[in-house]
Amino acid sequence: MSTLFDLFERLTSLMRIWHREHPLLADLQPVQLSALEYLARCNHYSDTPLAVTDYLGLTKGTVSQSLKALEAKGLIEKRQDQQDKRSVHLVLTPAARELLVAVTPPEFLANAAEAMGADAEELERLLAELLRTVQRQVDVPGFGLCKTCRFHQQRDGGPFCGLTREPLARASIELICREHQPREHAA
Amino acid sequence: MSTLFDLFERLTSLMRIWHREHPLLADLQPVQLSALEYLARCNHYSDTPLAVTDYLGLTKGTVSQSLKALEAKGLIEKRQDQQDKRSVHLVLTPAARELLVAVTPPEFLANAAEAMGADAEELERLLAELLRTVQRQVDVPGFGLCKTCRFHQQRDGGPFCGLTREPLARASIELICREHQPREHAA
DNA sequence: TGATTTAGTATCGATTCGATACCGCAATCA
DNA sequence: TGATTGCGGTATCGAATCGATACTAAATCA
Repeated sequence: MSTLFDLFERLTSLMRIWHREHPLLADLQPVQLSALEYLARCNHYSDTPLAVTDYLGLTKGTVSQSLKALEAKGLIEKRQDQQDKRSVHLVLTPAARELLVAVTPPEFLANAAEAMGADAEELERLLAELLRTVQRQVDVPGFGLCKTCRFHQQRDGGPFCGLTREPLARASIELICREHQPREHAA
Repeated sequence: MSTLFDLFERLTSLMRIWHREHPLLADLQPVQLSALEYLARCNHYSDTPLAVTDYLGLTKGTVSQSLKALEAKGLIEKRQDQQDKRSVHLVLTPAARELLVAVTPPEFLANAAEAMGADAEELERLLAELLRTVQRQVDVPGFGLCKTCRFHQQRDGGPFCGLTREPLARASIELICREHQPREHAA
């Protein structure tokens, strides 16, 4: 049964058409938008070129080029890590955040989800479960939400990461983490 | 709520990783595989360079290049249309069909769907409904299955296309048609 | 200290992709 | 019939992606 795969293929084409026709995305490559989208939703452990590389499934050389292009367009800035001076943190500029707000999620998707009502929520739930299932079976980088992680804890009345042994900002538990590992008995 | 979009983004990355790591796909670009996948599932009205162009959402020049590459690799052949001598029909070689059988659907997807059981079927149903909803709202090329088309009819005990006024091979009603238009009261 | 690993960059060649121009055939109309 | 227009497809150019390789610099480890 190859239908699920075919549906994704078709959806990918629709995304490509949407991207091409969107006036605000004219001078932005699809991969560049994906990188921005990721950076807008990842935590402070996961905003480095290497994390983007693992997330997008490309090589670090390729990603380095795309990030350079984004920097030239004034959409991201690079900040050297103070602990590890080899490392770089990528931060979105206000222009990038405005762009993302204006552009995502794609209107055609939002409208269709609206029209589907409760079915859209069910679709979202099942799709998330598909991703979790894949991640449990295959060795792919985790990249899940902090609050759903095995290492996510409560300590002193606030969120705490059991891996890095650090307290976390309350807002950051909704963000994507590259170190994410699912709990054993996931729902 | 941008979650649905985010899920598709993540899934796209997983597809890219899968493609990169698959030994049989080493010398095949993602777009080239998409074109093969489409050509394997489209009917005889829809196997031309222009149809591939519309399906993938690219320009005809770009697609012409990719098709040239596929031809050079011995995966497709071009046959001039007898009625309209400007037009070309693309046919997969046996090598291409073997490749598709070996490669699609991706193992990681099939395994995850297997593990999800009935939920996978529900996901498939909802995803198909999402696509139908999008196509009803936005002006995108149809590309649906022949048998679900407004013009699909029965005549003299066999399938018949009400648009081209031609009888159809029984097997072809399961194929993708570029002229597809959904019925008014779709399920 | 010296060797190895890691984060990131630079460069090269192959490919994609869009834009433009072009060719050949088809269709329309005078 | 003949000319114009339009369509399917290709060729070519330049910008960008992408992978592979080589490289720098910082961290880690023996």
